[in-house]
Amino acid sequence: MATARDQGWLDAVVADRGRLERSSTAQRVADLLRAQILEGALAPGLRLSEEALGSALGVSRNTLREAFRLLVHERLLVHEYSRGVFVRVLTVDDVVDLYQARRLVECAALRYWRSASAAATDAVRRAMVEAEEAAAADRWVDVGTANMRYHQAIAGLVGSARVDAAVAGLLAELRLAFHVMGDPRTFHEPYVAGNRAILDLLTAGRTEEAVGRMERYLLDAEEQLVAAFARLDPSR
Amino acid sequence: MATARDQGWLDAVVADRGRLERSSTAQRVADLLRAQILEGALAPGLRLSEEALGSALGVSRNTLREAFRLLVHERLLVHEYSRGVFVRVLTVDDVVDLYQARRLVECAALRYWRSASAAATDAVRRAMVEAEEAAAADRWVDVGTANMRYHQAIAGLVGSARVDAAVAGLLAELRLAFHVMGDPRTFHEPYVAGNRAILDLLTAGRTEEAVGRMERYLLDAEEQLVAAFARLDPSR
DNA sequence: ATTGAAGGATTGTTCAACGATCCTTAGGGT
DNA sequence: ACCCTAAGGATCGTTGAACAATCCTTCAAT
Repeated sequence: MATARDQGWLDAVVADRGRLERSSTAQRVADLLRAQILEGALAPGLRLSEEALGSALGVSRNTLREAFRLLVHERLLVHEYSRGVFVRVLTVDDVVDLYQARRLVECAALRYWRSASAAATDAVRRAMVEAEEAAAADRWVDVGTANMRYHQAIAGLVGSARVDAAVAGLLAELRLAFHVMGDPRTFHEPYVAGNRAILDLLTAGRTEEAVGRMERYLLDAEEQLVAAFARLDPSR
Repeated sequence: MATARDQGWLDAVVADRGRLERSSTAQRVADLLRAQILEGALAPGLRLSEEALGSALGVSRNTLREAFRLLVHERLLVHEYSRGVFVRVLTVDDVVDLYQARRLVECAALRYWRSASAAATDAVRRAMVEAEEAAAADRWVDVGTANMRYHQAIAGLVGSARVDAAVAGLLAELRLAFHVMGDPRTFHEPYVAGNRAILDLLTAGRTEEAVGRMERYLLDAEEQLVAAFARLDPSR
């Protein structure tokens, strides 16, 4: 028979409800394309033909267009009326704008450190450790993803799902730009130490210093990317 | 013949290029529905039948579904698999999350006052004046929209298109909640003076005080909304 | 009151079609 | 050689229809 302890079973089931939600065909197609784009398999500027992709993936044009909408909204694709969709080509202006937004959000997020939950602060620490371990093992691609997770965790300090989603979008978009950097090591290595420096300042209660460090951190990264863009193609 | 003064005509034309871009049928349908939702003509929770709406608007189901997708991404509609789309019903948690995000962005944006362009700071002042004039004329709905523009202009200080877009989304979503407030005057009136107070502090160079004022401003508004929600329906 | 099954209504997905738009190419004029 | 124009092909935008899958309602049975 029912007892007070039994009350919890429902919550336990509901906790994983996210997995239950059916994913539509369009959603799966979008997931596939997103992965391809983010790992650079689809070169920026490439036009994605509806008919070609539709028949290649075995989905109808309508469904494919639905997947396109998802990715256009994530800014990974751009849609030009009557011309089709293209893999996004980031310009220098985009990089500047993205870092402007990142500085705003991430620097402000640091000020939430003290009021953040233990889970949120732990996530920051874990991502940092992960990056350090990957660096020690020369796995520089993993360093890059751990770095992403670090910054995502910083945003998580705020405790707002919408802020999390916005930052996830910014970081995803930036991955389009990371492809122009040749060696992942030279790009990611300098920031592993920065991650720890910021975290140390935070735990020491020197929040404003951490903010300053984060700002310089992001300014450096921006400059590095802008320089790479200028070297690659001065026109854009 | 051409003179130096004529050089500007091209820029003037290009400035309005936004209007030139053809809009798809789905885009126009989405614009129409968005306006209806934001002004409260479509009540939250209402289900939008594909067939009924499609024939009413004279567009096919496929096109209508594309319009739905746009609005789902803007969080004005929610989509439930095999059940259809519904006008978003905000919960108290949504309101809390939205204000958490607003505090992060808008408070941080104030610190960009000194480095902002003249156009950006002017926009803030103009929106404030507009709200004051509307209040003086007892046009409280206009006060509300001017208030929106004020906060949008605050975000504009950052000078990032992505930040602008994010804040526009937050404010649009919030308008879903504003409808639960009965009298627009009691909700908007207190903030007209707050707008000026913040601007005065900014122009006086007392940035951190302005940030504190903005934070209290937003906390007050959140509390007011949360109270209204609790009064309306304690369950959500 | 809860469960189960039948039926109708709505959505999910695909397909085919046609007009509209874009890009390319060829041709004519200067 | 260069520019403008026109024709053609390719692709997109939108529609309508069709069928399967899913949901909601109703009603009977336990």
